[in-house]
Amino acid sequence: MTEIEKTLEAHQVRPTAMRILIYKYMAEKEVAVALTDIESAFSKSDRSTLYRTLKTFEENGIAHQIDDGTGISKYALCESGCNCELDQDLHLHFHCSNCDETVCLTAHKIPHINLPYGYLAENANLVVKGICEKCSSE
Amino acid sequence: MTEIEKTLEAHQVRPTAMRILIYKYMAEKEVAVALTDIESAFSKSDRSTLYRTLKTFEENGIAHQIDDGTGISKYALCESGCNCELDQDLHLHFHCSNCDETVCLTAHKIPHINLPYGYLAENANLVVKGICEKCSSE
DNA sequence: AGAATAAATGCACTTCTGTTGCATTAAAAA
DNA sequence: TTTTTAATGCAACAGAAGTGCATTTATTCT
Ligand SMILES: [Mn+2]
Ligand SMILES: [Mn+2]
Ligand SMILES: [Zn+2]
Ligand SMILES: [Zn+2]
Repeated sequence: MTEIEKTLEAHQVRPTAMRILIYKYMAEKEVAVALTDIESAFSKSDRSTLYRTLKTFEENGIAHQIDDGTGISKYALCESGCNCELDQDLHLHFHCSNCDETVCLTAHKIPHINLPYGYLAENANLVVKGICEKCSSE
Repeated sequence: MTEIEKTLEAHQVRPTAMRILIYKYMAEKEVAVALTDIESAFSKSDRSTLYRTLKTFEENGIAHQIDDGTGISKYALCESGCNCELDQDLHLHFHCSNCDETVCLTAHKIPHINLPYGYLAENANLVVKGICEKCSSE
């Protein structure tokens, strides 16, 4: 049993062929992926299957959804030990306006925000837009 | 000439009847509005007109678009003297998971974020989700 | 004012993303 | 092996965003 299979099973997700492939695909990419990316990469498979795979990953804490402001949902694998569901791994995301790629900056947590009286924070999303490392060094 | 007409003209936007009505509508609401909200409020007018009005407001610095993570674009009037276009009025937004309303917290600016070497920040979006003042006091 | 010009509006239609119902296939349990 | 459950594929639908073009309304020019 491979590492990936173990990871999936550890999150109560059956390690089907497709799921293993998608997990591998996401692990190899260093950027967040959209459904359309996966669609192009696995054109033989149906969009709904790929869609549901991402949702399954998300619901079981294998990946987290990223709203980078482009209007297109992206997904990235969670780091081992991350607790997205519990809103505890609130790292920020960076979206490059040049290459349109989005990355997790897992080392950069969202700072605590003081809210006006009466407001109760449960979650937060911080997206910084600009030029990514790759694009700025060209 | 009313205050609203003056404001519109100051931003090089012709004060048509529809635009004045929409501006008034947005000014009276204390929360960000979606296109669908305006559609319901002005059912006699066409969606594309309302859509283009919001875009015009946005392009001319009268209103700013808000991505609150719901997947539906919201808009709010800019405060006088705000410079959204220049990415200088980076206040945060609060989205209530109970009443689904989004508000500008214009007094709460987005804190400066240190990025890894090579990353160049141009803009930022911070949305805090939770329970709003109105909902928490019920 | 009246003609010419430009802008705003209304209508219809398209695209894109996300989402779901249901039949079929594959896997797991009994 | 039979029964049961889960995953996949197919075919739609929904909602939001966006656009081309004709028509109406407003502005400019003579
Ligand atoms: Mn992330
Ligand atoms: Mn705002
Ligand atoms: Zn880039
Ligand atoms: Zn609320």
